[in-house]
Amino acid sequence: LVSWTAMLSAYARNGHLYGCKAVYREIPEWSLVAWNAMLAACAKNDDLCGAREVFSSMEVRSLESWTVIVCAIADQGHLEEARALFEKMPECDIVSWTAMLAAYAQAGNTLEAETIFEAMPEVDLVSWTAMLAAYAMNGYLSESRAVFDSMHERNLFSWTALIAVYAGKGFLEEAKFLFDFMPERDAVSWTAMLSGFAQNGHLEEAKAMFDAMADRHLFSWNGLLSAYAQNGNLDQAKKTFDRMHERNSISRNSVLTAYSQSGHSSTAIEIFKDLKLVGEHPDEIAFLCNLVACSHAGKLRDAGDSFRSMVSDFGIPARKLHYRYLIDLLCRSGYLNEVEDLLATMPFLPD
RNA sequence: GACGGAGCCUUG
Repeated sequence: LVSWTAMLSAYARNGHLYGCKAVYREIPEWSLVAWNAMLAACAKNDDLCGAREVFSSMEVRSLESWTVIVCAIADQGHLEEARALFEKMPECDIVSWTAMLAAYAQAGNTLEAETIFEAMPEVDLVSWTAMLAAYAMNGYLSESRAVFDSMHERNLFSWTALIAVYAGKGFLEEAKFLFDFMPERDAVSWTAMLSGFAQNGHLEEAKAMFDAMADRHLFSWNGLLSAYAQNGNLDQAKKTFDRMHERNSISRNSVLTAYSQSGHSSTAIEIFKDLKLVGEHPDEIAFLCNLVACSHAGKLRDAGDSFRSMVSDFGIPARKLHYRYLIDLLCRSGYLNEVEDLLATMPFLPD
């Protein structure tokens, strides 16, 4: 039973939902922990429906089960529903409180994150770091620093979060100082520093970070790739992409972004087509790049087709930016009636 | 011995 459950978790960690499903069919005996693992597997793969099914079919639930489902619901953007469920939990602990705090932070509601943090009966290193990250991801530099300074202990997560917010705000020297000063570094902190340099246009130093890394993960390669992509170095971006041993949607989107934003529209459109040919599912960002490219190239028909295909074939809801690029193109092409229709039917307020 | 919360990489 324990090894079956461990297999389930292992598949979940690697994002292999089909592996989970296989175990699901063959597992001889179910336990609460096994159900929780299944639940976590769905959540990790953004399968909210599956998670809901598992959760409601469970006859016994633990704190873990509740926390996973609350996180899964919040992750899919249903913050209010997550909160409602959170309120209904038979009991809460430091983990579920922290999860809720992080959910609000993710949604940009720093105030509510603060409220939760202050209301928590007890906090630990993870909750402190979550609060630090809440400030960091919403651009509150001095508040991040204040949290960091008042922490009794710190770990890689807290150091890296602080470095990232300094670098993101353009305080590169501070960031580098912290990076050099932190007691230990891992692949994530190295990559954070790399992108810090990249965000501020320091390509050489970004590359130097990459070269100096002890171990390079997929996300480190992605960091280097996007460093080139963001700075318009298409050749190096392409070279890096080709040199990668493993790629994911972030790698592909980075290349796509590089071409579409630099005005190489036809190349971007080609890449997007290849994406679909190879069977890689384009996500909302890939579609956005394609829209940008079509818009730039004046390909009204293709832009419209792409927009519709995204929604109906791929089930990806159109976001504000998708509308914006399509509308921009329609305006420039003189289709003002179509623009009126779009504005009237889109699920956003026009801005 | 197996399950839940925090940092990094693509669009904003």
